[in-house]
Amino acid sequence: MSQSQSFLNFVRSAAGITPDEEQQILRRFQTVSLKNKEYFLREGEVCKRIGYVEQGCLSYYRLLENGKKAIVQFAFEDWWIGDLESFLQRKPAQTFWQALEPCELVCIGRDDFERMMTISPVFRSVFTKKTQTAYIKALERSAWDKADSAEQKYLRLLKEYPQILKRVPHYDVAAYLGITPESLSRIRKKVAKAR
Amino acid sequence: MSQSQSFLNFVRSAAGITPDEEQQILRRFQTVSLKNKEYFLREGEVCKRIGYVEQGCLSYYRLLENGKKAIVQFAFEDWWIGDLESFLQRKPAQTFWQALEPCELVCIGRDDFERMMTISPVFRSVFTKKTQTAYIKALERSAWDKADSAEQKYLRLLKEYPQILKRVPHYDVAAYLGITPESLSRIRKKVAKAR
DNA sequence: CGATTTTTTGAATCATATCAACGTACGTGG
DNA sequence: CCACGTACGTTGATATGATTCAAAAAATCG
Repeated sequence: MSQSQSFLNFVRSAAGITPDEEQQILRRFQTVSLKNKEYFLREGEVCKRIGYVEQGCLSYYRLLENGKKAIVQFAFEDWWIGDLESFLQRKPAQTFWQALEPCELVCIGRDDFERMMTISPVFRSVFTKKTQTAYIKALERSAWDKADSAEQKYLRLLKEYPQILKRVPHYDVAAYLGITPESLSRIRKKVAKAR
Repeated sequence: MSQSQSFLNFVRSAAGITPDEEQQILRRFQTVSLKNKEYFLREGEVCKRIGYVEQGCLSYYRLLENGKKAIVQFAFEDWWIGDLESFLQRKPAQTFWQALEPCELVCIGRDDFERMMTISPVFRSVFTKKTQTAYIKALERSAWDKADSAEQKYLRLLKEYPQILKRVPHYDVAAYLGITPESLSRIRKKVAKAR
């Protein structure tokens, strides 16, 4: 468990957790390593586990009918990854989760997950709350995506997640912003000049 | 309860619900009527209840810093409305829920809601699942919004929710698609001609 | 019916995409 | 550790699509 320090902190920070629940949880999670560019999940596979990011960075994306890649979000240290639809409903994913750096994850499989949801109120409550928060954030971003210009989206990204631009290839940042890499390059030039 | 037939069906359709739980639930929901253009929730208010749409249609939107209105979603019969962030965290909403037709809702307040989440596993499970599904759908839409052209977004709307175009003012449809009413009008003209 | 709101149209402008080419950085094998 | 080849990022010229502003037409409401 030496490589899982931050996961340990995460678990211990859960409100009202008992030592027994803590052990139950820790015992059911296993570390998984990914090389750069390796996939945690591919379209067509059933998502068999969800994971906590100890170290590294990943992208969550779809390949759409028009041939374009749309990056829905990135995940960094202390984020959770996995495709809920596929994981909970046991159906093939329509999405990819790909490592953008070498990654260290701590993962739990579906059976253990369902067991914990049943026996541990703390686990259930933490997971439910994570989902609620993620949903709320998704709706907020969706409003911004509809009404902001490309430059406003870039500036927001720069302000809220400056690390993304440092750790993620710019063509992926562009696929996240919904613009072309060329446009991103021009926007960056313009913004850099403006200061 | 004569005006709540579809809500009754909704409750009765919950898997494994007991007659007692059913009564507990029904007794805690009250009908609320809204006139056309009336607000169920305004920015700055705390969302004190969530509601099931018996009849009517509403929009869920934000007013952004750049002055634009971004419609996040519409709700029709058999949908749930409310601002989760505000409702669960008791903080002022950053959003509006506005009736686009005269509406009949069935609503539950926060105290009753929390009580039901505590005492009824069926209620908790239905609510949790609704949130998960809504989250999954939100992520899917977010990918489309990033990669589709305005025309593709319009065609998708036409295919998946044709009722929206019939029941919602086109300037609101435009605010949902993230384009101007003028652009929507031109796209409609083009698409109509193409068939 | 008249007043207001909503939708459409037109012309000019602006933002972003596209395609092609060039420069730069990077990691990989020799 | 260097050189090469591939990836990535930038730039330019042009095309496309969407916005803006103004005004007219159409629909809706009292």
